[in-house]
Amino acid sequence: MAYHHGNLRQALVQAGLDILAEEGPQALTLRGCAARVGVSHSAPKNHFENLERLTAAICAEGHRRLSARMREMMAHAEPAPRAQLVAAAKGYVAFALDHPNLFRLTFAHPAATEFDPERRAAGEDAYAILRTVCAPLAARLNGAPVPRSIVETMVWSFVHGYAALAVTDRLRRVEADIGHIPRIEEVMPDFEFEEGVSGE
Amino acid sequence: MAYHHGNLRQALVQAGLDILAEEGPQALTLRGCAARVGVSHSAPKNHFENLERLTAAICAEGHRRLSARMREMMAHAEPAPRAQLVAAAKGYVAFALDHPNLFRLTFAHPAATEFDPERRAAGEDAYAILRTVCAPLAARLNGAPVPRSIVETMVWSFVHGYAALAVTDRLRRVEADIGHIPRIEEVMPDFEFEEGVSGE
DNA sequence: ACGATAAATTGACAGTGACAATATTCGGTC
DNA sequence: GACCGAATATTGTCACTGTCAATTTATCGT
Repeated sequence: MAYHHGNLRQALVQAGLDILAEEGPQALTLRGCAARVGVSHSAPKNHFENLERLTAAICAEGHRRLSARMREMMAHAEPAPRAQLVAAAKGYVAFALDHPNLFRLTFAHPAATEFDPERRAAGEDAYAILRTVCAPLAARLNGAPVPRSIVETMVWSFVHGYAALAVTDRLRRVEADIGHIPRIEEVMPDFEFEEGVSGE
Repeated sequence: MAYHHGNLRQALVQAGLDILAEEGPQALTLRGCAARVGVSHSAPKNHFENLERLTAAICAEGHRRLSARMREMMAHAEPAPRAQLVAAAKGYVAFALDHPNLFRLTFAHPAATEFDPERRAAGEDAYAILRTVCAPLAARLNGAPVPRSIVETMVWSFVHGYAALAVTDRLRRVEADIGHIPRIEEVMPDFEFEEGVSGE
């Protein structure tokens, strides 16, 4: 292996993702990532100012993978508006359950978009998906017309809340009651689509 | 001050709450709590096996204060079912926004009820509030009858999701769009009450 | 070939969690 | 009131971590 790693930056991010998945967030350390890649404890310094920056890069990668998962689910679903909305929600939740530590880390801290263009871009991309699947929804709430962003917030709140509760093991009570952890479709309200066709 | 503190355990929890609020989660250390109380760096050992246990106690206290805030809001609201549901939701969100670090910490990690009776009790108590305010809701979803716990999950997901997004600064896009961060009542779906009276 | 620069290493230091050994205080018993 | 065990707090130590400074090695343009 060369003295110059070649792409140490990306390797460190991947090491961080692996450590996060295998050993948990408390094991996510600069030295641990460096050791896993096989470089000295101070090598990361050239690519990440500090641990917070490396963490931010890992969060950005997490966000990108979340978007990818949502798009993947949508691609395999029917094109009807309701099916696309449900598919996006299922992708969101599937990502969270498949990568619980990464999901929690990604949403643990404020987005901090200002000084982190990478994370900002990842967030914007994910929100674009939300906007797309919410577009066919009626821009109404409780009968009154509202801006689209209000409807988007309603949907995101619900989906994110479900994922956050599921991934922190807080749906056990329901599981005890009905025999299984409810899928998101089972608890999703009947969001109102335009033209009343509900995408069917 | 006596050699024996008297109630070091509670004092350490309070110190942790203060540090969390003033300096953030990264400053929440065993030694930091001990120093703030004015005892040696190893004194906490007699009351908390390790940092994780102290953190758990702080989370339990956070959960209790969350419940208290919800009850307080409900007490100042009208007794109609819808008003009570909205009041509970507003209490949940108000707590999150008033104590962002504590709220994030409380819901950051799995509930871990089994080996922590204190946290378990706090969680049960908070869920009892949710159950109470959800009781007047119709046990139906999209027309079909469902168990109460499904309805409770739907409501909790929404409220928790809104709070989690708001507290991690993720509602800025909506703010840019409509001029202010939407209150939870503005984005809350019209949950269906029994008898169609909507509590009015 | 060579020098500037980027990339990685070594060494050091303070802060932290955890543990062991020790000291101090408290509560009950004679 | 003296005494002893248990509870509580202290001191000292160790490995690990983030961060910084100084140094070494490799790369690239000229």
